[in-house]
Amino acid sequence: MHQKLDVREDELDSRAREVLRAIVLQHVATGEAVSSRSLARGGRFHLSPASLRNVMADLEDLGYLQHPHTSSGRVPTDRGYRFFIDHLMQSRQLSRQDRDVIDGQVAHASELDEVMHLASRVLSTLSDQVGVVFMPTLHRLTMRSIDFILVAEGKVMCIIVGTNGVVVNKIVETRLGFTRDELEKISRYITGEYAGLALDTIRHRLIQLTAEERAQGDQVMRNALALGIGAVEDLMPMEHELFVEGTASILNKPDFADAGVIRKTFLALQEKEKLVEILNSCLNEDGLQILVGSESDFTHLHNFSLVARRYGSESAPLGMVGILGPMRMEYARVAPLVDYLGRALSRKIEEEEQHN
Amino acid sequence: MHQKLDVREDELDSRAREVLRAIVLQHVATGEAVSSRSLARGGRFHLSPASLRNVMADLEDLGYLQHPHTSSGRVPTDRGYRFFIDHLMQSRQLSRQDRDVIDGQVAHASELDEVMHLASRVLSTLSDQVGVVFMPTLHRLTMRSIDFILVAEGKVMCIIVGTNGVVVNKIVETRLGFTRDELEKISRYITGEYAGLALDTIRHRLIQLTAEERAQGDQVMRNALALGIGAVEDLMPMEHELFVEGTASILNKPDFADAGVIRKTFLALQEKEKLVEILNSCLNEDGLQILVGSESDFTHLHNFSLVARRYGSESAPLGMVGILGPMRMEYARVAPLVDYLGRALSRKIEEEEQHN
DNA sequence: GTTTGTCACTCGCGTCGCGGGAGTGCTAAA
DNA sequence: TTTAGCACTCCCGCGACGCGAGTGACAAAC
Repeated sequence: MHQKLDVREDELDSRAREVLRAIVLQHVATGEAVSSRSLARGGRFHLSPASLRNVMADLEDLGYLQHPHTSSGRVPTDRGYRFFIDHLMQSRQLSRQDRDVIDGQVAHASELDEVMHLASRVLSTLSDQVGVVFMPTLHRLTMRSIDFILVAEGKVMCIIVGTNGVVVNKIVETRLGFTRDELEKISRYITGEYAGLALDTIRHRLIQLTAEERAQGDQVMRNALALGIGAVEDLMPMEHELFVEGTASILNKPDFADAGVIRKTFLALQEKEKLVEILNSCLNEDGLQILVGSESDFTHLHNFSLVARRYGSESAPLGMVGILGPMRMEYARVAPLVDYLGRALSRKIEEEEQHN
Repeated sequence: MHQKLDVREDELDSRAREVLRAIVLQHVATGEAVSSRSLARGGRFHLSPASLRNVMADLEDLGYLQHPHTSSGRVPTDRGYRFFIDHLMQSRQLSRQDRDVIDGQVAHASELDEVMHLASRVLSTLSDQVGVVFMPTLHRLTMRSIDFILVAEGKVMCIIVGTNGVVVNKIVETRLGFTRDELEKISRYITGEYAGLALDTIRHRLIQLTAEERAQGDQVMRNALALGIGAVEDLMPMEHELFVEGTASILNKPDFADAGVIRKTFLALQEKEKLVEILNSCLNEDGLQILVGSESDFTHLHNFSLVARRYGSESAPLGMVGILGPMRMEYARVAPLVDYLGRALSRKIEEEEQHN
């Protein structure tokens, strides 16, 4: 589980706050440790390097800064970033251009796979970081309709539309030779009986029914039920789905100059279980969420932050979209991006819901 | 374009051949440059290091070996690998286990996306290299049937089945309010008229027909044609599709200890155009193809080889499957892997074709 | 009391030079 | 034709050195 660091705003006086903000901004911009001199040169403070050093020493004592070596400038700690995000950051407005890109992509998406692909790609390209999109299993998806179409001998395409407009489809193979008409009847039957229920409920009921039918020996009905169960099970994989896009973008960042770091990072990004766990645990909370460095106990993914937001309707969250990047990232730019995409997706889904 | 290096077998006498083989094998196994002493220690040759040095010097003069530094062992050149592959390699038999994995995965696949994903993943995991699967545009796919299904207001799922059993599907959005019955009629009509034709031919004909209908003013027909055109165009994207899987696997290889090399390699793997170009140019040739290092003019992808094979029916190749790895790879293991997968896919596709 | 100038101290980093070791090329002998 | 021996080359790891950037502390100035 993740645990936010708690930082009270009143722990720092206004000058210390300004210094911390300046240090974070500068460090994010340059990637270098920030020295008292370079801060003084910045001109924002009418103070000498020596004075700034005093303030910085205090910030270090309080755990907001650290220095890598005795004689190098200061770098924000996790706590430092957390304070910055909670109390100092001014989110920049998303540019018209970025909004257009997002709106355009969201408008296109209709199938679920497509949605996830597009969303992760958009996040990754617009932020030049790693985009992640998470979708929990579809167990709780409520069905609006189901359709079976014969596409070839032994192959039936199954299309399920959720009440939230989500469309998923898959081909199921079957040795029971259904005709087009039979399939149409089955579609109508299952849709009629089970529309509005969650997929795992439907699966449950179908299995129950099969047991009952077995006693009665109605072969046609049994086949129909078998097909329905197969389809629902195929479309409702046990694993959560996670899309990770744009991993290559981190290669250009100066933070990843070292081969060892690159290796660790890529391997960590590959094993998705941990990521899934974290995103899943964020699913309960509303609004934009930012997890900084150690807060998200990626033991492998060192110095990374996650900026994420839930999407889906208020009542039934569908998943999470987010950006994964080095702690040293431009939160002011990334945060509104994730937020806007999450909102756009949610809005679209809610429209679909009302629509029917 | 790629150009194979030509290496005549008779350019080397049998002893030189044996030495070259031993050097390639040892270098592939260890990753180190091969010295005359280590070869002599190997025991295969009853020769002193000095004698082997003479042979090696000859091989170097002929361009099969090179030395990185004045005082280090020898390493095969592109030419050396080419000779090895053409004349010295003994492909190892694929293990029962590997064959089972491949057969199992191939049996599962039915939708096109799924096939490509599975194939690239199988290649990557079994070889611990980068798996690539390439599919040219679907312009030349011949249609067996087309189906339109209403999934929600304004959303129509279109499913096209090729004569080779390939299934592709996509949701098209439309503002023309079709009913289920209308869609069924349209499906039957287009299938009836155009089954057996290639997608781009169908598109052409539909567009022609639209022009004619416009004169006559039959609104229903025009709508139907518009839907058909939209569907075919959506499913027949202009870009070639390329799946690249397992890029992370190269991180563990000692050849990629350096951060610069990693960066270049990943960036090169990301820009797929070049890869597409090369795979496309291989599409005309039959059987297993191996491109070594500079032969495949990846200018960015240094020291890489491609082992690839066409899949699809004899008459209509569907695409390429292959493995991308450092020149220094176990061709004897990788080659049969690619070959077997290619054959398995082709066999499956031919079965589907005969089936109908 | 806060701010500032100054100075000694620390540490990272790039460079240089120095063996040691591995490997070769060459030559002369078997 | 093979082999032993030897000089030569070059990589690589190691420690020393010096430079530069930055800090901490202290005392003077505001």
